[in-house]
Amino acid sequence: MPLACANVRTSEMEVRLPVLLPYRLAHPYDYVATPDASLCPGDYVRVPLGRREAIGVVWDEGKPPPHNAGIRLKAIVEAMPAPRMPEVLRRFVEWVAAYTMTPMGLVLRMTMNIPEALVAPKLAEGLRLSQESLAGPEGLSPKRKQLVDFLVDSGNAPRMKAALARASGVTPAVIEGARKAGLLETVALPPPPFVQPDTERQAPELSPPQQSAADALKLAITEGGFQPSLLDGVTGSGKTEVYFEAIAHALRLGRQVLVLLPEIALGIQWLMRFEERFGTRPAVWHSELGRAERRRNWRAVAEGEARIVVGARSALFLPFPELGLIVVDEEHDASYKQEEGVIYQARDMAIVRAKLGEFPIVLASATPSLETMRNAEGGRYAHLHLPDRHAGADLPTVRLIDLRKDPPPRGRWLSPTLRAALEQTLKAGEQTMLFLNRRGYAPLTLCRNCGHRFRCPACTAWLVEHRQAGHLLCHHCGFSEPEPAACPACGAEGRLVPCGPGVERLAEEARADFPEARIAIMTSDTIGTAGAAADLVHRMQAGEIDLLVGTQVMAKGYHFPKLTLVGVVDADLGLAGGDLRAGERCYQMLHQVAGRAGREAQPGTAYLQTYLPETPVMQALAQGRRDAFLEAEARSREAEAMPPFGRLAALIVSGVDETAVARYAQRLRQTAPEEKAARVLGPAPAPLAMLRGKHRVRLLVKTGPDTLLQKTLHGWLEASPPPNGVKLQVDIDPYSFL
DNA sequence: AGCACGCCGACT
DNA sequence: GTCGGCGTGCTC
Repeated sequence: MPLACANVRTSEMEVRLPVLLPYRLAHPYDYVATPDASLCPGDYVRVPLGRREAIGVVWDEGKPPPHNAGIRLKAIVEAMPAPRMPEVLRRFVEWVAAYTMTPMGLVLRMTMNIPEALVAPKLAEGLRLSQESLAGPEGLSPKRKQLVDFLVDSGNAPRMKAALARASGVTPAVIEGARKAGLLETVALPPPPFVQPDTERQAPELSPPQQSAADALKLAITEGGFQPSLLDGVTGSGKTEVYFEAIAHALRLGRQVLVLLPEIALGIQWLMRFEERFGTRPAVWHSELGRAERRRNWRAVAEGEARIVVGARSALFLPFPELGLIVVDEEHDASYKQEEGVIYQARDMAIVRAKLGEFPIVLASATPSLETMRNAEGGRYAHLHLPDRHAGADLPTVRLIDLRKDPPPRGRWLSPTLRAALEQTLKAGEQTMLFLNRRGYAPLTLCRNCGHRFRCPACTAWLVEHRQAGHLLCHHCGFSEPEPAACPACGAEGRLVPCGPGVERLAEEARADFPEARIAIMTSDTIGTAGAAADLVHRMQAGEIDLLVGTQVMAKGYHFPKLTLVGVVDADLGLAGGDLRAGERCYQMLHQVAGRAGREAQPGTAYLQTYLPETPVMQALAQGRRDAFLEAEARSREAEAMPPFGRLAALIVSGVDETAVARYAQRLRQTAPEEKAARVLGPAPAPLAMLRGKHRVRLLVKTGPDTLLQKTLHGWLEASPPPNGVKLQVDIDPYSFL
């Protein structure tokens, strides 16, 4: 039951309370509270909505009921038995809604989309001996006797039926029979408590730079208050150990801690490291979590039982009552940008969350984003360097292979140099990784007879041949059709040819060249389940794989001691397309991939196959000059007043009717406010001009760094709403320009 | 999110 | 002539 609070007079008068509901609503709705209900801001309440009921949150303090009875207000039905939503989280919801220009209710939904968590948790049923049978009943069947003896010996602790069956060695049917016969009674079983992390367990030996970074973070935590830090160190420099010490310190001081990771796929190894340090696993939070665990973890966070949570970006919206530290690992990672529904940058919002909560935040990366780097250099973030690679391992040597001078044979993808290096590595009994960011066998299939190309019926995209699965697949909408034998356009048989490489085709080439080598493919297709991913990682670590061919999923945080050679088949892939951050992302990705090589005693080498060896990105990678590259990037962005030197918003207009979409986009362009600091670019067809059957057009709004971008947009878009059948999406600080 | 209202195809 | 498809709109 919620406690009474001062803001609401609970006797005499009725009060009007604003309640925010988790739907597409910009503002809370007003309800009246029954006089004896003591409701406070943050309470979850059930309210009537239309002709049904909904659960929302009391958003602010009560006001007197309206005198001008314009609308008759409905009454709050009841308060939900859940801890109230912390004030900071409510302010955070408002902030995110205003910043991303999303209706507040939709942001609220991200914090409470597990309705089961709001009702009283249903307790599991445990079974134990009933009072009368404790005395030791006579004349039991052998199986029942076995069961009774077991329970007596184990102190009659209640257990769930299946667990009791396993432990006592009788079948569930025997237990059921004993229960019906009155030998057993049912009791509510409280959920097993979270094992709390042991902060004093096995603190590692830190190198002097690690120690001073850890000390700086601990000091910030002790002092409290908003203090962002960039933990900047190459792969293998021991960033994780450093922030683990910060976490331990925050936990000791009784604060809750949140660690954000880009994708939970990298969780297996991370969780094991955490367990080694703290003796238990943290609560996890990500989109694939099952219902039960979701409910349990949400509640454990809300009740303060879960002290540490590791999660994907959505964990930022959990109702922590005592959050006192956030760590954003791999802060540069583009997957922090949520691109659907509520569009937000989790790393940026984490900064806001820390600011509102007045506590420190740690951004960790080997390749910090330009934005973060600039904040660190400008003194807004503390900049903590970890210069040395840990445990004596050297950074891999990065070599560029100029594909113009050293091309692979026709129809093949490995240049002679890379092929020779691969051969040598195999001979030495060491492991190799070939990186190609293209799933499937070939990205395009065409008919040699008539020139027909297989394209997705709903998107502007080719269908990708997946030979192992035997179908053609659209990577954007999931459309798939069986691999055809004949050309659907001209009917010619056996004239279909794959164009370009995918990982499957690359593996095929390697198999042909090195039939003895043990080769595995690692993509989101082959590690669909956590078990499959763990299995592949395990086989790689056990040395059961000589060559791993894969996409970017393989670049994430794995540690393979015997890996000494990394080959990047198409280093230029990320540079195509006019994306603002293409160069930066390409650098980050390739740096991370190259960093997989030689993490222990043996030195590693990374080969990058490129047609553009003279570009700043490739030169920076070859020479290991990260900061010079970022500096050059910063200068070019500054020249164009692009972020972080200016602000950007994308307006995406989409709809089935192409002309209606184009017409509305034109209208937006024409009604654009004439502000000196704001410029509107476009409309241009979005790079995926058609996606899932909808046409898409994009406008870019560019303003100076100090303008109120949202305010400008708000007035403008309010005055020009989209017509029926056309959708307008606003993306503040767009990443993908797709 | 639900659950209305509201305009165009196959049924008694 | 009705039943019903789900597209847009409203819920204090």
